[in-house]
Amino acid sequence: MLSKKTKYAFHALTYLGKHRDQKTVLIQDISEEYGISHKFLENILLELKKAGILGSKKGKGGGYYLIKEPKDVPLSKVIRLLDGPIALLPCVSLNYYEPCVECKSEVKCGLNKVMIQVRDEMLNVLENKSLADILDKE
Amino acid sequence: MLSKKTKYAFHALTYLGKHRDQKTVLIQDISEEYGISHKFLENILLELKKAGILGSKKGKGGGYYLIKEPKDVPLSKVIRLLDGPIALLPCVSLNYYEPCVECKSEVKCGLNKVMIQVRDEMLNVLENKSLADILDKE
DNA sequence: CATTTACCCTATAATATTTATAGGTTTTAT
DNA sequence: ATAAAACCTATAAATATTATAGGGTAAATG
Repeated sequence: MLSKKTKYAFHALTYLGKHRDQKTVLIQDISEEYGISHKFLENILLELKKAGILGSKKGKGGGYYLIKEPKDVPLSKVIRLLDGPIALLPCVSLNYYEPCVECKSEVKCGLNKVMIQVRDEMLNVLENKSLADILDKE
Repeated sequence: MLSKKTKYAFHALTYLGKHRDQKTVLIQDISEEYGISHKFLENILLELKKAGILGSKKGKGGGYYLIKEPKDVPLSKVIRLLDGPIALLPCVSLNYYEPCVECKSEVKCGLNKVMIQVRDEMLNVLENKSLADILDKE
């Protein structure tokens, strides 16, 4: 399951995507819409900004806005950013690889091989679905 | 990512699958093979037994054994048993459904709809790959 | 140029979950 | 009887997630 952080990130991105006509959106608007703590959401939006998905403007009249096209924000990017690895095991993660301590030989490990296949099929879905797909269905 | 519990369950099932020629396998044999705490593994094997995947024999000469054919142990079954939902959001889980508290209308939620698609594609993989696939690659 | 607004940043507290341990009970073979 | 090995439940320890706090910095406005 996704963490709340990631789920909230998707909510926020959806809201920002739906309000692309306006220059900026307040944290507060989003936090009220979904009943998310303002401060918790703030941290999430900051991470999305650092990742280059959102832009922001300080001061009066400021707020956040989408910097990317919704189609250029794949689900995989958001999940990796807030939740970490998509792979089911550390030993098959592309972005967060770590060997399994209990594993004598990755090459001989059937679990490793199967999980590589699972990872690739999951990635195929998560890299090809994007914020645009969410917005299309709202 | 899968919990260690689930990963260890797969290791144990793999070991048991590889030793189907012998009547029973000791917890200790498995725990030594993978460096898993005996007691921790014990709990896992018990759960697999209660789920009807393993059988056991008490007392001297006892131990665990696979009760199902490896092809009849889909990855999804093991994951659900030890880790819980496969779906990425509670509101799209088939076996552990819960509404999202922040959601006013599931029917109008684009995130919900996309995550249903993601779930179905993930299930398609995890229900069709089984212990047999792991054993084949060992 | 002072004030207000609103994002920026880091640290820490609270809570929940996962991982691991402990210690006894029951069953079975010899 | 004795030893071996699974069974069962509770709880402790460690880790991760969720949430809060409080000040810092930049921009707009009058």
